Amino acid sequence: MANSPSQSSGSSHPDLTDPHAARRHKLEEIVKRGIDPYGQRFDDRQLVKECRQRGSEVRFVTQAGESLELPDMESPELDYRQWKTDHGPGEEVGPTVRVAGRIMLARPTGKLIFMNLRDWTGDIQIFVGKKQVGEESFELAKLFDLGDLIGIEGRLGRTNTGELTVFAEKLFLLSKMLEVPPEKHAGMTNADLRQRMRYADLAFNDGVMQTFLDRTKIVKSVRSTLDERGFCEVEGPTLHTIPGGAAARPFETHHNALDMGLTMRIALELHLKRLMVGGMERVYEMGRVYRNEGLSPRHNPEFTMIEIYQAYGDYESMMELTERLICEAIDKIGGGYKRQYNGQEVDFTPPFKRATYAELFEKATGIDPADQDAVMELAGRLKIETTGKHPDVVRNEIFEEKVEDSLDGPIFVIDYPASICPLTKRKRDNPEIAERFELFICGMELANAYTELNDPDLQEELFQTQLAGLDDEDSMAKMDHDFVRALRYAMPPAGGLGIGIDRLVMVLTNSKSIRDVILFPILRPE
RNA sequence: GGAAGUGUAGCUCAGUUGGUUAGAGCAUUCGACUUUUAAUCGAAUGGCCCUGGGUUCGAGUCCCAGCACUUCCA
Repeated sequence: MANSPSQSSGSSHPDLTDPHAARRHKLEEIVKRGIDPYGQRFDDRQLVKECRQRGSEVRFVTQAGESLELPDMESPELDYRQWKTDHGPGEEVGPTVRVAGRIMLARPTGKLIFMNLRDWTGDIQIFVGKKQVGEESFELAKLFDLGDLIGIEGRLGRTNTGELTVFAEKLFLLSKMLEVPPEKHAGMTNADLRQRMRYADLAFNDGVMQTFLDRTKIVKSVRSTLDERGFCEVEGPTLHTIPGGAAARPFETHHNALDMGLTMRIALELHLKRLMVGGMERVYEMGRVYRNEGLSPRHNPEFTMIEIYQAYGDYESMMELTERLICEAIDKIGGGYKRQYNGQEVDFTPPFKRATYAELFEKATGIDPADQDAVMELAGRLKIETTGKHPDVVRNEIFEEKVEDSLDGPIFVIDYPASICPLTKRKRDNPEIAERFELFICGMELANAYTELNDPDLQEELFQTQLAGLDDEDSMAKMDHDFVRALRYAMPPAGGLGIGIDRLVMVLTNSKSIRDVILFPILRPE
């Protein structure tokens, strides 16, 4: 990759057709002129977005001194050139602005240069005319390359085609780019390169910045929705002595001074529940968790989860909250409740659909999920390994295979078989059914919620059976005695909710891969 | 872990049945141009065809192994 020849700057015969060498050469030329190619602070600047808003201040001043309002530039019938001949002679006069950003495109036509300048709020055209900026500045402008960061002071106006443009009066080089930008239409398409060089991806590929700005808005929105409802954000430990709260393989690490093994957290749950015992009645944490497992378009080893606990609530309360969290986030990023994801329409208009695990199972397979013989027989036909497995586990594998992928959603799958939900309270009228829901969108599990189990003795028992059922590979799972002791101090009945933030961002920004919504996903070393 | 695909200029991609000196667009350099907008026109420069082995008179192309990435599956 970009192994610039980095011709030692003094090299007497640089090959100027080599793009890297050409940039180095221009850098030297700039330095020779006594200009710092890495610039200085640039005060009083306006964002491109602000300049666009001030575009309405541009007026057409005739030679007679008459100040006319410009015609509607959006109008398709408008021939601005003609309009000017009809109303002229005269010229556009607008406010003076200072903008700074990256040169994305340049169209030199002899003694003038058009450039497209981009800051993180948008693009705006710059006009640099030799006569207008003077010989010296124009020579400097010719030393600018695509990708350079520059500052421009000039008046807002319109070109003959009506395009809002900053007519440069002063030019500032703020930082010279020594690497070569990607191809200007296709951009950088190699997924590996895009992630490895996220800076270039953000700077040059359309839509990338917007996705990550939307991510920030979604995260902020989730926090404010919860804060408004009296939830309290906390920060639990990321280094755990006992990995718990989920079934996943942890990353292991070591504390030198204590000479003690530690694992990175795989979930937030157990510490948040301890806080509920302590009296934090509405508590949440949004943060990174780490799972030492395979990669896929939906899995990165570190990802962002939010877990939310509400004392004296149950999974019904969490369903309503889930809808609020998602809908308010959509309100913040805009685009409406009917959205596109992977080419299909997803309608987030609340309330979301709800269906029980059993009815979805029966609809997809034609088999009563309670009929164990039929379930095992179907598993055989689907070539699902059944030996040594509990029928409920087998049934769940069928569910995952036959039902989950087809859940376009958003849909709450509710009331799971109790046997696959050890940390969940059972329904009062049916101990076989656990009060749990999962939210599915486009076949992807986005949220998971329970009416939390708060019976310490039952919790301990379930821990034991869970541990007994694990094979050697997973035997690093350990009984969390302190957690059970905490429950003995009495945890209120509560609803608990977990949402995969990365997946939520994927769905709301129409991103196919989790790696498109994580700034720096894990990569092999270069 | 399994299957399929991809790897060629700084970037995006062609490259026929194995056949002479590996092509295009963008970018870069030089020339023309003061209202362009993927600016245009003319010219030039730019290659470890992922790596290693093999088949062949001859390999970017076929075979084997490896590496990396992508997609699907587990």
